[in-house]
Amino acid sequence: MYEHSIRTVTTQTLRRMPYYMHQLKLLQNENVTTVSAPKIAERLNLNEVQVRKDFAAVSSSKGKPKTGFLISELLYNMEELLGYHNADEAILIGTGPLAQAIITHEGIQNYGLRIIAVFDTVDDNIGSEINGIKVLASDKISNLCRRMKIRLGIITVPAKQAQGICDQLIAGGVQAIWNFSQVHLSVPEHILVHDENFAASLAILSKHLKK
Amino acid sequence: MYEHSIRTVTTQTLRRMPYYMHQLKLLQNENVTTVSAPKIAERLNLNEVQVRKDFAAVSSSKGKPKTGFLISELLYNMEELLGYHNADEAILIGTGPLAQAIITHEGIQNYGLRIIAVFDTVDDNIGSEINGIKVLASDKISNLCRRMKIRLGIITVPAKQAQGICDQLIAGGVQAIWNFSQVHLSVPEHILVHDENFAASLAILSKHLKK
DNA sequence: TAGATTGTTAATCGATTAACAATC
DNA sequence: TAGATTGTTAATCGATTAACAATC
Repeated sequence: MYEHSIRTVTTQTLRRMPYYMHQLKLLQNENVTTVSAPKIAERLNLNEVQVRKDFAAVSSSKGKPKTGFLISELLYNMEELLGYHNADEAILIGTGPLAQAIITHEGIQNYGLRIIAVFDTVDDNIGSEINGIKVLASDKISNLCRRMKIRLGIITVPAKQAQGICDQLIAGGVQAIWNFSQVHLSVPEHILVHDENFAASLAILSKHLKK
Repeated sequence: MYEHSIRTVTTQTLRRMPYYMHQLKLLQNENVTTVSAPKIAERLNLNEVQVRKDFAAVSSSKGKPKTGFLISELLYNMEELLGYHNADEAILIGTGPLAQAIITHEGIQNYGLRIIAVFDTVDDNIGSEINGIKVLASDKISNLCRRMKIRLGIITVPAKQAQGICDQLIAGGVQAIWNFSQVHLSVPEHILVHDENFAASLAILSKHLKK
């Protein structure tokens, strides 16, 4: 079993990956062992060529004409690709309801993420616990990131504080930021910011309703 | 002041809208009255032509060479476009931490959304209150949607229940679904599903970290 | 063999970016 | 006037989809 694929895994492919995994697991639970791209495409309302290309991009071995792909192998390859087998460590900033929701989210641990520290800017919250994790003062962010080699920061603070927190994360050597604040963050070239912007989502939804 | 623009507002344009609005408000707070596309582009790390086209798509009057656009007008046009002036009514299904975070989210009311009812599938939660809203049994969903002419449903229930809830929303005549469950929802052509998939987001982030 | 499915090359589509003339 | 900025047309880019030969 060697590398054969030169197809690149694009962001769009990555985005579809969890949906594939869910379908594969459902089939696995029915004791099915192989599956074809068209079958998965139909279940997910996707184009079959797209699914085939996605599978080709992640699978460690080729699919068999007439049979398809080995489910267990595909699943393993996807989990490996997404790092489910070796969790990323992250810190979370903010202690509001959204922070609570993220920490307690059933999925997140399974998705290869471990939140190892929580910070807040509000004095009153510092020292309290959230899901068993002690809340630290935000001025310790860059220090802890550096010391623990943290590479992912999750921002849930209000708009006004977001860029400041972001800067501290960058100073701490963080490589990627999951941004739940509703504002644009300015970062150096090589840093990835992934925005989770409810206002943007609502913009799309409410435009659809205006017809 | 009449319609002049034939430029269509794409999904991507809509997605950027809240970021523009935030910048415009910041400038307005500094008593600035006009702004150019390149200025906003620089602040948001976007291409200036893209911003200019976006502005042209939403603005009710043309920009002036050398001056740019009137901030107050642009803001009004954007708010109008996104329906901030006449709120959509929505129902929310689920009472977990994520549901709590959505209901209490500072922004959401301002973004032209009013959550008028909350449902849950878990018997123990029914009748309790969440943020002052009484939690109803999920078998009443389609009825209430129809009666109140609800057009947006927000799904925060676990994966297994998501499609069932979705079907009830559709049966109730809902036109759009904001899907926080981690699974694909099958819906008729004309219904819009907007996925908020944490697993997909993490897939993108953790891939970036693997380099 | 026939037919489902694969992998790949080419065509299409949509969005972004570049180029440039018009204008205040 | 000169220069910043607009609006628009054309070029580029990336992703999706169509077409089709290869294969089990």
